Amino acid sequence: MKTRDRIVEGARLLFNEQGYGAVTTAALAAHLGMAEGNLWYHFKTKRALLEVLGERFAAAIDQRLDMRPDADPLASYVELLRAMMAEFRRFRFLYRDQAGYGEHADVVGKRAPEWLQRTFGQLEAHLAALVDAGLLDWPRQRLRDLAINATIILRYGLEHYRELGEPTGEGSGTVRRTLRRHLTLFEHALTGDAALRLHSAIDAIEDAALAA
Amino acid sequence: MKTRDRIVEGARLLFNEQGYGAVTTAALAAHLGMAEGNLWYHFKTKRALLEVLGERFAAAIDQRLDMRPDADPLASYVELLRAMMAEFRRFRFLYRDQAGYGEHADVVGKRAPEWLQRTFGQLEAHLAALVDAGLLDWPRQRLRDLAINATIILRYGLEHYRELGEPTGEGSGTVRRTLRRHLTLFEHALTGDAALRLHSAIDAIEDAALAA
DNA sequence: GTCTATAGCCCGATAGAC
DNA sequence: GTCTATCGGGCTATAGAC
Repeated sequence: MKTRDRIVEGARLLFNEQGYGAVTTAALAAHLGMAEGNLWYHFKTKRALLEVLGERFAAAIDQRLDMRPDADPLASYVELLRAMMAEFRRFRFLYRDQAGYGEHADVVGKRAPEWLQRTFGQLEAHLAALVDAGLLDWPRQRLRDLAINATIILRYGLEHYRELGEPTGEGSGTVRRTLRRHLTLFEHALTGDAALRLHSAIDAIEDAALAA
Repeated sequence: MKTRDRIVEGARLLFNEQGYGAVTTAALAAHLGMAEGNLWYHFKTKRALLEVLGERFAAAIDQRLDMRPDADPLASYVELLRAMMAEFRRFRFLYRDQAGYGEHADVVGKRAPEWLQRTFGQLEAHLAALVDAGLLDWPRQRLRDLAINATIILRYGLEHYRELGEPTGEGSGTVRRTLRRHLTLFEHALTGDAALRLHSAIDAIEDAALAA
């Protein structure tokens, strides 16, 4: 792997673990086994590094936002859930430390409102597909509130378990527990068969697919 | 007001606005119209200031956790909601910046798991009181998941609207919108009368009661 | 491309006059 | 109790040898 990519990936891991502000360039260089000056050959400022990560984040989100419900709306909904949770974990610090960038906020902050709104719309479309398929009984005009609540539950799932003092790394099961619990939002309105299929599909998500 | 209290209160406001890490002692002193050195007469370290705020936070939470459902479970539930949202707003930075204290994390971090667990229990008790009163139709063994989801929706309500780029200050209506939307979690299982009463009780919460 | 060395800055914290 | 002045340290960033 090119040095530049090693730096970006190493920074992402360290930022996710310790927070953007808490990771000094010295610590990052030490973690990568290179001199601090070398960092500045590849990225002139710490902010430039953050911006590259922000671009990769944007690319991942745009790709995820393209996921539409297909012929099997239940399977495609589960696939969307998997992609969202992987995205939350992969770019965790960008979600979590948004308030802490200080003046750097615009990297993510400017586009976040649009991303969130489109995420609501995406979840709403997938839930609407379940309604259309006769698997979910939910009034159309209340779907948006359901989608927003689901987004919040999923989006803050990892941080919730962190606050509870539980490990949130790979294999900790927190993602799967978040996904299971989010079903409580609308399980009562699912057909019995759909509820069963959703539960087992969520349980079948591979740990590897949720890795950081 | 005593200088010491002025410092604590001014720090709370600035931390809430800009984040703990982003507020320098120089900025705090300037905000309070006093010299930086005077700050250190009252609090020898920035951390000591944080710890005092942490104690006030703990006191507020303990008081809120004592609120139990009474003869009118619906009114006491709304009262609990009001207290929780006021608490979230008043000590917002302590909730929001938890990941960013660095080594200071234990001020809140150590007790947060217990507080959260007790909050789940408290919400569950209030919801159970609604079930007992025949106002809510919800299976007893699923109440905990409902309480957890509600806690997450309420707890992260302000941050959610901040990410959406909306103002979250007093009078912005974000708290009330969060409270209204959280009803979506269980509104379908409320009696029509209970749903109506909850909606109007939430709408009747005074802005002043939600102030920072 | 990678290293060493160091400049420059801002921060939390201290000392001591008043 | 409040001020002015200043220190030491850690951080980002730069310069220049290899």
